[in-house]
Amino acid sequence: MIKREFFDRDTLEVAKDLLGKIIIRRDNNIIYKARIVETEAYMGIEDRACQTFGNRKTNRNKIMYEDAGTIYIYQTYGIHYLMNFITRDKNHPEGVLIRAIEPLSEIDNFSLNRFGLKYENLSPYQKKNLTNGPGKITKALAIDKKLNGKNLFTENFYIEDDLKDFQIITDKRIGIDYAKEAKDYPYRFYIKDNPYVSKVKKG
DNA sequence: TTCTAGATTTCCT
DNA sequence: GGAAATCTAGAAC
Repeated sequence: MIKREFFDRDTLEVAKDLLGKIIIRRDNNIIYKARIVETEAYMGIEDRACQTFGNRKTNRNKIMYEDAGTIYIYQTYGIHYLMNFITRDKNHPEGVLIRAIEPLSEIDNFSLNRFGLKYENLSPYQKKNLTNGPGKITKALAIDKKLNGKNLFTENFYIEDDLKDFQIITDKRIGIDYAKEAKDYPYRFYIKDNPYVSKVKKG
């Protein structure tokens, strides 16, 4: 199990170091294991794309002001849940958005949550889009706001070390065109050539 | 393979 | 009221 100290570091470092690691989640007697293949860093009070820009604190984002290793779940566009891991201390409301995962345990559990079908019955389009986006992974892992504010140090939800032998691609974040100067910050990281990454840089 | 509209909670950035 | 750290179905090409 990865310890709290791992998350109490520079948020960009945590975002990069989370790549390749494994999420272990237990829910309803199902064990999910999935490799983190894409992340984004949200750099707190100085990052216009971050919910805590300018030290804003609301009922929704208050979890970002918790300790390193807290799980922050929030809903966007009224329907999709997004999962973040909080980094650093209470004075630094920063975190890492998990954007894409690669299923490692029984893949039917993921596809049933997503589409209500076994993996073998998915269309090619559905297989390609199983867990390659932040709203999709929460659906696939059956994650909702019940996990908001929990931490990453229980038997039911924790992170394990794993692969390190891969190349990291750095790119701009996705879906934050409103964020003026912050929209082009190179705060997105993903594993090169992994098929589960949501959006690959051209060239 | 690309586009569009629509889903609908939380906060006004 | 309007937009958001998004995704889907259905249409068009």
